[in-house]
Amino acid sequence: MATRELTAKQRRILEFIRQFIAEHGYPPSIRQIQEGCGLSSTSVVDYNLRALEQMGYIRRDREVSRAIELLMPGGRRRVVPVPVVGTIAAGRPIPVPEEGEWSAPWEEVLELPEGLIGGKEGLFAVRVKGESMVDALIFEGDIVVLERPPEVRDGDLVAVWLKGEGEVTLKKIYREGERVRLQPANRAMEPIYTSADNVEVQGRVVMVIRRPS
Amino acid sequence: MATRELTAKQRRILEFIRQFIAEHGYPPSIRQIQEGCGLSSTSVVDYNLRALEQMGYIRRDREVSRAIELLMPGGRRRVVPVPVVGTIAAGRPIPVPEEGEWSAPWEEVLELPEGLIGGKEGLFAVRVKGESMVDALIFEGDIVVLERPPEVRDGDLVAVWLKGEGEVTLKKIYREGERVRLQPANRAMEPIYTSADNVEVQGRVVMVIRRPS
DNA sequence: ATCTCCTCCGAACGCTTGTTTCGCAGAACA
DNA sequence: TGTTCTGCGAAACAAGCGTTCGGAGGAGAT
Repeated sequence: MATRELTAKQRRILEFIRQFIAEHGYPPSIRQIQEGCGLSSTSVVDYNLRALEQMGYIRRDREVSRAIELLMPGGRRRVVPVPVVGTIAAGRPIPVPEEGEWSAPWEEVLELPEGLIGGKEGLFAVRVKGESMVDALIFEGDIVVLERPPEVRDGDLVAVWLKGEGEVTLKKIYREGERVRLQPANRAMEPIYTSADNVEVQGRVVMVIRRPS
Repeated sequence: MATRELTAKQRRILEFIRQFIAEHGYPPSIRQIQEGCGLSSTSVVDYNLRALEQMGYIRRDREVSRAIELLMPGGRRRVVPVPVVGTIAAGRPIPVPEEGEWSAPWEEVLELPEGLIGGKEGLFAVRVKGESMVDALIFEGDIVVLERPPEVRDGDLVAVWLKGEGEVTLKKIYREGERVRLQPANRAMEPIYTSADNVEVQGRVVMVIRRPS
């Protein structure tokens, strides 16, 4: 019985649960599944839910109402909220949010699957304004997801605030003794050299998201 | 009473609900909130939940157990499952999934917030293999999110399968009478002209996601 | 045919859960 | 001082809910 094909009834139940959660924000009760799928008894639902649980499609807590957790697409997944804290432009620093700061409930928030970002926490995102990041292959309108600098290693793509120039830019960073080499991701372009005190790493790039205009 | 500050107790309840959902996959009961927050009575929970509901932090369905839906970051959000169906390379077509096809439960799945993709459904994604998409400003390792061609308009960035050449590419499409102009997003590059029967539009690009190596 | 396993049905049991009621205490206010 | 409002506490109610049990029908094996 370990891993068998889903019956039509089981597929229907699964789809009903998925849709119910999407609509209500909480899982259905057994009797709601019964009615929603046109089944004749709650015991049929229970029977098939046990099968689904054993096959790994759902997770259930016994003796608890609505304790059904979908483990598949459309169900609940480990998703990390990523607040979009503002825009990034050449002429001003990134508005890095404070650690543990609660976003207001209506602030724009991305949610990204844990797997995509390696389970990192404390991420935030900015929209790119202007064409100042083209040398990092990042363009107007892109969304850049950053993490607070945990540890900056040579070769990391980071957002740096150049104090002297009053400018923020995305570059690969290499520390070379007293000075810092900022290398554009675009290999055709020349690196920038500056002193270590002049650079403030505001975040490490975790992801770039683009929507075509 | 309309919009006031959250009391410490309300903040605690909210945080408990958030954490409970993250842990269990379904909302807590009133009595679980009571115990989890060290409150003395269920009526206190009910009292504060009503306040939270009126302030717009949660949504409740009356007379239904565990019918609490978080409306803020960390809670449930409208998220669309996007299966990653394979890789896209120059030399072969994209494995476009059939409409309504259920992904296997262990297939890799992105989840993207509704707002980011305009509520589109039936999306799928592919990983980019090779450097064949550079003229669309898309690079090795990027993830391209596509929608099934609902209606292709001139200027759309689409994935096209060139039957004659046996090749897939990402270009902006313009129909010019009998022939089709495929324009690279990179303006410095030259367009391709071909006949309408030679192109098969496999998807429209909705989003590009990049993780720096 | 007999047995076993799978799937389903109907009903009942008992706990869980949201709701309600009544009451109390303190603060704000006139 | 009396009134009102807020926030809290204890208990009870009724409906919702997951579970369980006996049994039926069918398919396949022996």
